[in-house]
Amino acid sequence: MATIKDIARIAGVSVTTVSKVLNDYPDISQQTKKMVKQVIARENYRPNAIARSLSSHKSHSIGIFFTDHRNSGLRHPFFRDIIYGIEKTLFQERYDLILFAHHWGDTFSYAEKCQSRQVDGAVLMGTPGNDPHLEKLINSELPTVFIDLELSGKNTCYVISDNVEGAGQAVSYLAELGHEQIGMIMGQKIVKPAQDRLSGFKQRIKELHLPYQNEWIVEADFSENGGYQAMNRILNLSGPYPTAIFCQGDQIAIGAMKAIEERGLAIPGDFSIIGFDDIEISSYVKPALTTIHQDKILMGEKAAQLLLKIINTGEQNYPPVVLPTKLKIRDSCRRLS
Amino acid sequence: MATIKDIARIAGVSVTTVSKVLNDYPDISQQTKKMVKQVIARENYRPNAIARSLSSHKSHSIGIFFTDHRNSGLRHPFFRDIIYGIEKTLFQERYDLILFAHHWGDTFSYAEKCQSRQVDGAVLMGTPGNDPHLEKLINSELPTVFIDLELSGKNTCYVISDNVEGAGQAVSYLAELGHEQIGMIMGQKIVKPAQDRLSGFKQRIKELHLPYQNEWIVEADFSENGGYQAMNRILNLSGPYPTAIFCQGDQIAIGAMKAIEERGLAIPGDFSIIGFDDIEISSYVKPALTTIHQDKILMGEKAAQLLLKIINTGEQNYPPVVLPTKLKIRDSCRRLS
DNA sequence: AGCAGAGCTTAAACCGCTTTAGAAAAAGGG
DNA sequence: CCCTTTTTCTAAAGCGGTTTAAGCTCTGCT
Repeated sequence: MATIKDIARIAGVSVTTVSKVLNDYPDISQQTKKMVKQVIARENYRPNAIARSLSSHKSHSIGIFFTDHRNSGLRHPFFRDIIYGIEKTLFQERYDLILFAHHWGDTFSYAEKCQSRQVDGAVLMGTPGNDPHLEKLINSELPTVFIDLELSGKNTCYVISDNVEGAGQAVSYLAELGHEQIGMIMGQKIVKPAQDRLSGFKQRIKELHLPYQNEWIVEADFSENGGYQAMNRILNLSGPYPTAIFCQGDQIAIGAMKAIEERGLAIPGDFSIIGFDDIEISSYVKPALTTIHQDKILMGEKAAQLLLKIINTGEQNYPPVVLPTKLKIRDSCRRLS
Repeated sequence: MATIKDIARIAGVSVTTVSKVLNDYPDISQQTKKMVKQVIARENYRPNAIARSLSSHKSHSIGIFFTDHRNSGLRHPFFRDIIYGIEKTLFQERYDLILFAHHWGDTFSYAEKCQSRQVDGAVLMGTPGNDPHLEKLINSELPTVFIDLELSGKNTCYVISDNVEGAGQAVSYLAELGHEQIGMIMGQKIVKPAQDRLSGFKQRIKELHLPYQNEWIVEADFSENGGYQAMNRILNLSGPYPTAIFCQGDQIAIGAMKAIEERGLAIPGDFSIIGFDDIEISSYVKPALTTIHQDKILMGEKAAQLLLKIINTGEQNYPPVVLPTKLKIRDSCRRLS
């Protein structure tokens, strides 16, 4: 592999000159630039990115951390769309992505890993807000974008869906269909989106003067099994059933649907189910799941764009990006006559 | 951030000694090692990975390329499981993953990108066999593992599912159920798995002395839409229909099912459908899709293990890893009475 | 005592590039 | 034609590690 020295020698100029040609410095004549570029092309020379990073403290790469509670990482139906969006945007700018090996309880902090690989910025998702490593990262100068985590610091920003409004949309839709008794299955309360969807739900219920019953709200986690268990708890209730259930995630909804079917009950005949997220399988299940759509790819794109902006402008404060959600009507909710 | 110099100064030894402690050289006394390690811990020092790579020509990172024809990259239901398997295995060994920005027609070759970032090895998937950049990679010394691409070279190996046998399993199962007229919808003929599934199909048909009809085999691509179109072509056939269709991919199968339903026909009543891959949605569609299961996570794990072996042993020839497939019976095939 | 060899430590070169400070060459001004 | 500016180019010092070759200090042996 040719090095910058070889090019310099062949072109008959100094190493500095070649470097300046590579980085498009203004103090090299057009003539020299052209000549050196020809040599570079002829020799098929590629500058060594590692050496470049070492001296420039830039790597043209972005670090990605996706800590998932259930350790499903990349397989998470939600994350993969986000990463796709990030990848798409960053690849256009020729950034490479570094997927960091990160386990819960790791001794290396996010910041240290980023520093070590000299990444220009980082995206974190699925990170629980109580992660002790988070503080170090926020206090570092490293441009960082969080997804689904409302954390701000210097050179730091976040993108999130409008979970409050999304939950409201679900309630409003169900109310329009004539439902008054609406239950909810929640995700883990620790994570911000779960809290927001809860408050959006409560708020809209109140606004519409719908009855509110505490036992119709059950906590689960964001998984199929969680939804299944939770729905069974609702079905075991003695009092009157809610006629509709708002599930804080599609996986929850799918689990709930399974529980309902197992009891020989029908969807949407006996229960109307509405989910949140709009993951891929939601449109394949029968009945197809009505849900609140989050534009996950867009979230990834926005995160990447935001990160690039922070990296390139070095401004201090960026407003967080809050993306609208959208009701996606399919077949799992019925009009109450 | 502390550097190795700082540590050396504080510990009162030379930079060399610190470096040797870090890399566990045998010619440092236990006493010195212990002392230096204490300083390292106290100062919370982390060696700079970039500087390390530059001088050692190793980066403790693996490059990943996933070129997808349809540009869906990470979102591809197949790839994400594979990457998950890779990630899982490599993270245990503390390797970081570099997702390379790679577009079709890119001027940078795979080999150049790897060299540039000094990765210790690479995994390629979804790469078409006719990619002009492939040759350079094979001829380079870089340890590489291909997935679904039977390419061998120095320091190179591949992992693939037993597609021939898998297709055979599908045919045998349908035959057992009493089907004699079996059609097939293919993926793109260029890709190796499609060819293998075709030959496995033909072979088993012959072995079982089943009738073989050319027009029951239609080519599509590995997508839902491809399957949909192809199935419609079959449905438009004048002659007698096949009673069962082997789809070379689950996405194809799902598209085919859609076409069948649109005609008011039933699955498995009018057509038995069997897929290949066993992607996530296959168990959620109605009727749930019977399919040939590929262990995608295992493929990823095997690929990673293989790569680590190549990197660590430097042997020359490794036998390719061929993983068995497994029939996964669900509800889309019926017994012919 | 003299010397070889083992054990431990270090100086210095190097990896391939960026960047600063300054030199040389060209251009302009009087 | 000499002096100042401007333009263009370069030497050399990093960046933060690894590695080679050599040096120093002990032992142990004759």
